[in-house]
Amino acid sequence: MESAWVNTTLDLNINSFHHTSKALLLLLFQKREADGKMVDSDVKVAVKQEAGVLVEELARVSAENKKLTEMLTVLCEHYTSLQNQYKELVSKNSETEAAATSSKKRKAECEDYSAAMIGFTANAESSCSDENSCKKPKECIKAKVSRACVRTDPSDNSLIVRDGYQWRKYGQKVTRDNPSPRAYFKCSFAPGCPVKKKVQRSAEDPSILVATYEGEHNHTLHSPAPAGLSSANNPRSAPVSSSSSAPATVTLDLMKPARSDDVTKKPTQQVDQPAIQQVLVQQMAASLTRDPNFTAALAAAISGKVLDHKFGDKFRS
DNA sequence: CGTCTTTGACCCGCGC
DNA sequence: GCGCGGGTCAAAGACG
Repeated sequence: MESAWVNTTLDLNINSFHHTSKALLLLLFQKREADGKMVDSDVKVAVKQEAGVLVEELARVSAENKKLTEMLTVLCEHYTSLQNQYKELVSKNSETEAAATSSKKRKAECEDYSAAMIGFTANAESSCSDENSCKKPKECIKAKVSRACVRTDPSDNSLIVRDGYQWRKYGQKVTRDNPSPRAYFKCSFAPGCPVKKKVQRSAEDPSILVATYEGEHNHTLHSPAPAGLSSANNPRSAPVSSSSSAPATVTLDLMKPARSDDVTKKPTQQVDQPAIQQVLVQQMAASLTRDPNFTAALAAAISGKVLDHKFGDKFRS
């Protein structure tokens, strides 16, 4: 998640549209006047008044757009500031957890974890060049490790963390240091995907599920986004910093009511999707305002409505 | 009937 | 060498 935040200003180019439509309306008046048909001075004045109202409306909308743009700018600044704070917290967490894990019993686990901590790439060359020190090839592969803390309903016993991928549960074990069982999952989204996930309730806070991801997905996430992360038994779940080389810990609050298009629970992707949407909106707006056919059609619709309204009034009277 | 989950058995590394 | 504990396997059952 880079700080290269896309420009979120929604410049709908209303000012240029404003001038274009005004010019088109004047052209229309001139044309009708030149035709000398159905245009008398009263109609002309009335149409010009209506045009003035429209111009005022456009000015108002333009001002509103300016305000919204300013609000978005402020929001982006806040976002950048929060992002920096988050990065600092993550780096601090990595340091403290590295210190904590140094006292763990399992040496292999410790090595694996610390290797991931300092950002080793998961390959045999970098972490195990000596064949004698590695009895099994698969132990030489230091998988990238990341962790995610997910807040769920404590009464919900399912150890399911939905993150967009499809997982197959292959084991469950009660560990010594935690009364709640630990569930083991493999990624079943792609046949050869090596990613594994362990999910266990936090011993301190049973409402928090701690998901530990190992390895990197060898496929893209092309599943539909989880419809509601807090709802029931959907095995799909979102990638939670799985691409990170450091075991960044992320807390997701699944207790909040899920929105129908809820993709915001994905800490690594939640900011990307609105960004993409905003880029799309920008592109669509730009392409529309650049399109002469669109502006002509809009001007015709506006002028048509104005003329219909005035002529209609005149014909009725 | 195919897929997924459950769960007991088994394997392996580590500490004593 | 033995026991312990974490991780994995695979048969059986559940489910759609």
